[in-house]
Amino acid sequence: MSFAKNEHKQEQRNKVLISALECFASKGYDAATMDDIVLHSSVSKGSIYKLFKSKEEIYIELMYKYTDEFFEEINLILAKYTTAREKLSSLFIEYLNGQFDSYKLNSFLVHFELQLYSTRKEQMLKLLEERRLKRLGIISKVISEGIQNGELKQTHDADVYAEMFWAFFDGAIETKLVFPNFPYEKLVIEQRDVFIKNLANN
Amino acid sequence: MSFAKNEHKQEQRNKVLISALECFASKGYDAATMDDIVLHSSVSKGSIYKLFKSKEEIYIELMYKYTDEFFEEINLILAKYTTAREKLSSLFIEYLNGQFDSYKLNSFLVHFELQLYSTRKEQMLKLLEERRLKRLGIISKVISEGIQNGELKQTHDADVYAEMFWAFFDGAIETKLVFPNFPYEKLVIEQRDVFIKNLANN
Amino acid sequence: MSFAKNEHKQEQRNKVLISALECFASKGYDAATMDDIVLHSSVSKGSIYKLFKSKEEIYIELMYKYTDEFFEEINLILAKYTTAREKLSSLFIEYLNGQFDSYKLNSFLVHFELQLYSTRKEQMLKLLEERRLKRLGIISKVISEGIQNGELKQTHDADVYAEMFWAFFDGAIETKLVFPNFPYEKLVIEQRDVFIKNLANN
Amino acid sequence: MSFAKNEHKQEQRNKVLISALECFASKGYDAATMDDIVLHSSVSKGSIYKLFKSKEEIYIELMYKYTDEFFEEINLILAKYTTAREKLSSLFIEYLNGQFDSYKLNSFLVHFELQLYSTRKEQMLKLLEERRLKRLGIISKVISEGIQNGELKQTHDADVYAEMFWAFFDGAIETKLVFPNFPYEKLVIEQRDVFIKNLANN
DNA sequence: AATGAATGAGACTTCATTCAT
DNA sequence: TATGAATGAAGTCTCATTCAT
Repeated sequence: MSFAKNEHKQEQRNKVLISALECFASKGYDAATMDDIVLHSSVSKGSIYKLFKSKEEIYIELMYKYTDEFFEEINLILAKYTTAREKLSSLFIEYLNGQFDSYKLNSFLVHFELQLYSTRKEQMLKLLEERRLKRLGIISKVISEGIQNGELKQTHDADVYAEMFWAFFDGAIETKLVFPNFPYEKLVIEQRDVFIKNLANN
Repeated sequence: MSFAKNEHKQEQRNKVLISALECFASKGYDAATMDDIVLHSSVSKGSIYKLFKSKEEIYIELMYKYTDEFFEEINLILAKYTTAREKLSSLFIEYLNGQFDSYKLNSFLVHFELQLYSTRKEQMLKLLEERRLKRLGIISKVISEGIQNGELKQTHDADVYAEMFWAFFDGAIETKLVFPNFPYEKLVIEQRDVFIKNLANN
Repeated sequence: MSFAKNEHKQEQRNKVLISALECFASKGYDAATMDDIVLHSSVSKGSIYKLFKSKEEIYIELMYKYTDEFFEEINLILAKYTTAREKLSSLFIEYLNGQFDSYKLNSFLVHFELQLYSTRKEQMLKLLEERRLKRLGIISKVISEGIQNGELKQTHDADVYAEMFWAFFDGAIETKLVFPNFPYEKLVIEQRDVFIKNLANN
Repeated sequence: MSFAKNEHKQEQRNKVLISALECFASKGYDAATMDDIVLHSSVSKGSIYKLFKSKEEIYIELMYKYTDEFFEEINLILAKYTTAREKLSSLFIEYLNGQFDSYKLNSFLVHFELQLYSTRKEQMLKLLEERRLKRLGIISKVISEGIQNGELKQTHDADVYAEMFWAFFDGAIETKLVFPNFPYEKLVIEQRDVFIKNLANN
C-alpha cells in the first residue's frame, strides 16, 4: 500500500473513531448503531467494515486511542516540572482541573462504560489491566522519586498512594460526568492539598 | 388483593429482581435478555410482564432496591457508634472492607452501569441525584456533628469532605470490580487513616 | 341445572356480550383483549371462559344477538301498519331515522366489521347469508304484497327493489358510522321519497 | 439518490404493497403478519422496514394507492363523455359493472375494513374524510352541470343525490364482497335507471 | 475501492387460554 | 363454582454484518 493510501486510511479511521466516540457517548455503546456512526462520520458502512472488523473493534480502538492520549498528556505535564510536589500538583491542576471539553468528557464517559463492559471480555480486560498498571506506575514513580530525594515521607508506600491518587480521580470524574452539579473543581483543589500535605515531608 | 396474594407477588418480584441482577451483572443490561431472566428466575415471561412493565422498569426497581439496602446498611452501622471518628472508621471497616459477597458485587457493578446509563434518561437521573445528595448528607452530618462537638477540625468543610469520602469509594469500588488484583482492602485502611487524621483535632 | 342458576347464567352472558360489544366497538375485535372485557363486564376471566368457548364465540354470539334484535324491531314496526307504502315509509322513518343510541351504533359498527371478518370464516358466512336472505325476504314480501294488491307497480321486481332498499341502508349507515358529518337523516328522507315514488302506482 | 435506485425503490414498494393487499384481504389486517408479507412479496423483512416505517404505514399507503387509482379511473371515464346522463350512466356501467378482477375486489375489501379501522385513528379519519368529500364533489359536479344545462331537474339537490349515488355503491359493493350470490350487476342496472330517471328532465 | 441495499436472527412485548386454588 | 395467576407462542421491529454493483 502506498504512503498516501495508508495516510488516507488513517484519516478515515480517525473520522470513524471520533464519530463513534460521540455516538457511544450520547447513546451508549449498545444503543448506538452502525448507521448512527455512518451518518455522523460520513464514511460509508462498507468502508467502516473495511477499516474495522466489527462494532466492538471500534470500541476497543477507542480505548487504545484514549489510553494513548491519556499518557501523552500526563507525560507532557510531568516533563514540565522537576519536583515530585510540583508534578503531583500540576496533574491535579493542569490535567484534571475539570475544564474538560466535550471531547474529553465523552472520552471519559465512554471509557468508564467500556471498563465495566470489559468485565465480561477477558481479552479487553487484559489490555485495561496493563493500562491500569502503567498509569499507576507513573504516579508511583513520581512518589518514589520524591521519597528518595527526601521531598516526601519515607513512611508512605508509593504504590498505595498512587492507587489512592487514581481512585479519587476515577470516583470524582465519574460523579462529575453523571451529576453536573457535583463540585468537582473545589474537590480537586482540596484533595490536592490533603494528598500532598500527607505525603510531604512537611 | 388478599395479604397472602400480595406477599406472593412480592416474593415473585424479588425472585425476578435477584435474577435480573445476576443477568445484568454477568452480561450487561443490554446484552441480558428477558429470556435470560426467565430462565434464571423460573418465572414465566408473562408473569414477569405482569410484575414489571418493561425490562427498563426492572432496572429501575433494582436501583431502588440497591439504594434502600445501601442506606439501611449504612444507618445500621452508624447507629452502633457515637463519636464521629468511630462512625467514619466503622464505615470504612464494616461496610466497605471489601469482603463483598457476590450479591453485593453484582449490585455495585449493575449500579455503576446504571448510573452511566442514566446519563441519557433524565428521569432516572433525578432519582439518582436525590440518592446522591442523601448519601452525601449522611456523611456530611457525621462530620458536622464531629466538628460541633470539637472532635474534628473546625477549619474543614463538612460537605467537601463528605464528597471526598464518596469519591474515593466510588473510584476504589469500581476499580475493584473490574480488576480483581486491585489491593482494595489495603487502600481502604490507608484512606481511613489519612481521612480521619486529616479531619481529627490533633 | 335449576331455573335460578340458568337465569343467572343468562344474565352473566348478557353482561359479557354487552361489554364485549363496547370493547369491540371502541377498539376493534382484534385490539380488544379479554382483559378489557373482564374489566368492563366485571365478570372474571374464568367465568367468561365457562360461558363462552373463545373470544371468537363471543363475537359470533354478538352477531346472533344483533340479528335477533334487528328482526324484532323490524317486525314490530311492520306490524303497526297495513299498506305497503306505510310499512316501507315507517321503516325509513321509525327504524332508520338515524337517531341511534350508542348501543345501536356500536352494534352496527361491530356488525359491519364482523361481516368483513366473516369473509374468511366459511361457517360464519353461512349464518350471515341466511340472515341476509331473511332480511331481504321481509322487504321483498312487503313489496310483493303491495304489488299484488295494486298499491305498487307490477313492472317492478320485488327482490331487486328489496336489495336496493338494503344496499342503500348498508352504505348510508356505514358512512354515518365513519363520518359524523355525513347528512344521514336528510338522505334517508330523500331516499324514502324516491324509493316509494318509484314503486308506487302513480 | 440516483434515478435508477429511486426507481428500484418504487418497484420494491409496489411489490410490498401488492403483497400486503393480498395478505390483508385474505386474512385481515390484524391477522396478516409481516412474515406473511415477507413470504408473499419475497422482500426481506429488513427491506420492508426500510421501505415502510411500520405495518400500519403499509396499510395507510395502501389507502393512498387505492384512492389514487380510484380517482384516476373515475376521471378517465368521465372524460370520455359530455352529457351528465352519459357520465353517470357510464360510471354505473364502465366502472361499477362488477366485473372486478381480484385486485380490485381485494382493494375494495381492504378499503372497507380500513375505513372501519380508521374509526379509532383520528389522523386516518381525516384523510378518509377528504377523500370522501372529493368523491362526493365529482358526482355532485356532474349533477350540478346537468342541472345548469337543463339536462337534469332543477328541483333536486346535487349534493344529496351525489351522496345517494355513493351510498348505494358502498352498500352494494360491500354486500357483493361478502356474499358472492348477491345479484350485484342486476342491481346496478336497475339503480342506474331509477337514479337517472329520477334526476332527468324527462 | 467504495457503496448502501439486503438479510434474518433475535430482541422485547402481548394476550388468548388454561388450571390450580 | 369462581377466580385470576401463569403460560409461552407468536407478533412487530431492529440492527450488525455481508456482498453485489
